[in-house]
Amino acid sequence: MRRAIAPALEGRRFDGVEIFDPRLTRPFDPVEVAAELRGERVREVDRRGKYLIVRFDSGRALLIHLRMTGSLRDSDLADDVHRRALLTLDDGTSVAYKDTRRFGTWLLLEPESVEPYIAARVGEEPLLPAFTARGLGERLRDRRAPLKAALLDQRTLAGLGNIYVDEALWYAKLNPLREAGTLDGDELRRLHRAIRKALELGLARQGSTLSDYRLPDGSSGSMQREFRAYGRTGEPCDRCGTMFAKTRVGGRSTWHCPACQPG
DNA sequence: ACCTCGTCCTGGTTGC
DNA sequence: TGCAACCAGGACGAGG
Repeated sequence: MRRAIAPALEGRRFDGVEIFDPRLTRPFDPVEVAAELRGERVREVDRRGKYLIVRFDSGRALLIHLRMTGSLRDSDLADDVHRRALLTLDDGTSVAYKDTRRFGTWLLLEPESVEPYIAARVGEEPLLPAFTARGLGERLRDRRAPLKAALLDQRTLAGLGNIYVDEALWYAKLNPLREAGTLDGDELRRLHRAIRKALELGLARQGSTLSDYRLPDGSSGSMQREFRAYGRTGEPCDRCGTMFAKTRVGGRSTWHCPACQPG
């Protein structure tokens, strides 16, 4: 999403900002936030974990979290009942924000608040060179929660959600219920590789479109065609042919191969 | 401090 | 066919 929407936003000034859903900026008044955003010029569109960071020349930043069904579009999306906000840019183009379930959030932060806000919520970026198996082990050390729950915690690592955790655990041959703090060196190295593999493949396929996710031009991602574990109820494991088990871990639907990913 | 669970929403699917 | 129950990519706050 960041890669796809950045060209439409970078260098552009927000001439018009309309926020149609007051939930979007809660607890702040959408009219006031819109007024503050007007006139800001985008320096760059950045990302940390699942937060899009629209950085302005002023040093302020708009943090956009898409949650389950949010998407930024490179058109005005006129007549779409789920359009929650509309930006009009200084080159005459529009960027619309659509979000069926209205879980997504827009938060405008002053320059000094941006990094502290992110740092309190989002851990290390797993695709950066600094991410190591050893560092992963340190983040998981002493944690007694199920491995899957620890990986879904965004402070452990940035960006893993329900799909990519199940995918990564399948690649790593690790059970989602494994106590997070008990992995040995070999298991940590497998998990480290697996997390990168799952995320890199998801990026290459431009995400997973289960129903709502769309790229800015309205097209779908294709990662859902290459799921190895997520959602594969009643299907055999690609490695060993064993039927997948569906369980609930950390309150989320979870799929794993009982043979390849033993407890 | 850590962990689990309910909640915030809308709409599609499933089961009776 | 009709309708209620259940389910969905996430994160946060309350409570244990």
